[in-house]
Amino acid sequence: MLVEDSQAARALLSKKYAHCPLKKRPVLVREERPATPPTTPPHPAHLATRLYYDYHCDTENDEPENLSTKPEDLSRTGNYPSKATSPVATEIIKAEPKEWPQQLEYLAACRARLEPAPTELARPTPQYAYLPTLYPTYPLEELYPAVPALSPPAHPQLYTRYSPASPPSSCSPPPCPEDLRSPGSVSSDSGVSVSASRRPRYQCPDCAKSYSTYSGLSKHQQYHCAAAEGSLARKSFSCKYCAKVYTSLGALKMHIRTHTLPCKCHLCGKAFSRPWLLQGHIRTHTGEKPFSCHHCRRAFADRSNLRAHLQTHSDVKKYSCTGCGKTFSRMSLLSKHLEGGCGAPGNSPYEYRSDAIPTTHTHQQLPPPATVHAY
DNA sequence: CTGGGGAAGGGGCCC
DNA sequence: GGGGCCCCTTCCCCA
Repeated sequence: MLVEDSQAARALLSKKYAHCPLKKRPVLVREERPATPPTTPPHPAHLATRLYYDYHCDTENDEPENLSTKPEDLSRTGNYPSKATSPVATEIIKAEPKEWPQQLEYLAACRARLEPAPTELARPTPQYAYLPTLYPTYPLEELYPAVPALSPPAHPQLYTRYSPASPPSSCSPPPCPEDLRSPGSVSSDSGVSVSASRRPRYQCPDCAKSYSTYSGLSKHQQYHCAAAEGSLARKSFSCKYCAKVYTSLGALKMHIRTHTLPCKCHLCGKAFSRPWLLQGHIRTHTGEKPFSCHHCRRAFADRSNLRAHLQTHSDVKKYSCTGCGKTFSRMSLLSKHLEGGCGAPGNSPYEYRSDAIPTTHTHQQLPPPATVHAY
């Protein structure tokens, strides 16, 4: 359960985050402090390793602890992780008095015991150069089946305008080595895997939307189908924290996680609704960056961020202004461009350039409806 | 001001 | 049904 800490904090949030969507606002919860904070902060490598193996979703205690977006300055707050549940973490903590070089060696030994030898070590980024690079990175050939040239597209004239009324099936670019999807997840234009597209489809009787799996249909009916939600025949489950209503208990349980945030980071206390969100967050502490750009060798912790970065290597960006023809790597940049007053006429609906270096080939990745969002 | 990186949230799909 | 993973999107921050 969320526990709002103080009126002052609420006032701060309402002021500083008033413009911010709900999902981006920090959640105010009661802070847990260890009884006796350590006199010296643990070495970052310690914390990284401890977290890497010791994080878990706290299903026993729903209350998240903290809520800052940035890693907390532990030396200031003294709010260090108070428990270490894995043997390795315990050993590491015991090893604290060692000299740092010895500790790093010790960390390496611990990790080597726990995980198979990585095929390739990720390159540490400068700010985390002190961390042992013991995590495996994704083989380049897996991310980039064939190293592409960055030459301009063969058919730059093949622009496709996206309109909400006609979903841009033609927008899907041809297969490209820049595709960052994992092997086996090849998708057709419809966003359904190629192999799956040959299988029978499962159609929602309420809204006629079809899915490749029964599981997909089931979840659609649980979470998203407005038609189903409108059905009086269905039992409804309402959230006790907000006004949302779901058609199944499972859906409600999933939703409630967004309130209870059971997955807590043991370093900074930030809480998340899903374990993989926590995993991604922990990378911000460990410096793990398994996704590297094969153009500049820059590494990223998040695949999507690498995908966005790849756009910067492209001469022809994905989003273009219909008025002046300037292209942008991100929709937000195009939006700013339009807001800034591109004088050219007809610049309201922007174009999606199918000739730009693609990121994925699914229609979901295409830009939103023609009306550009105003932030 | 612009462009880019970091971080995070939600939906869809597969196992 | 739940977990895990992937993808897309959005926002903040900084050079």
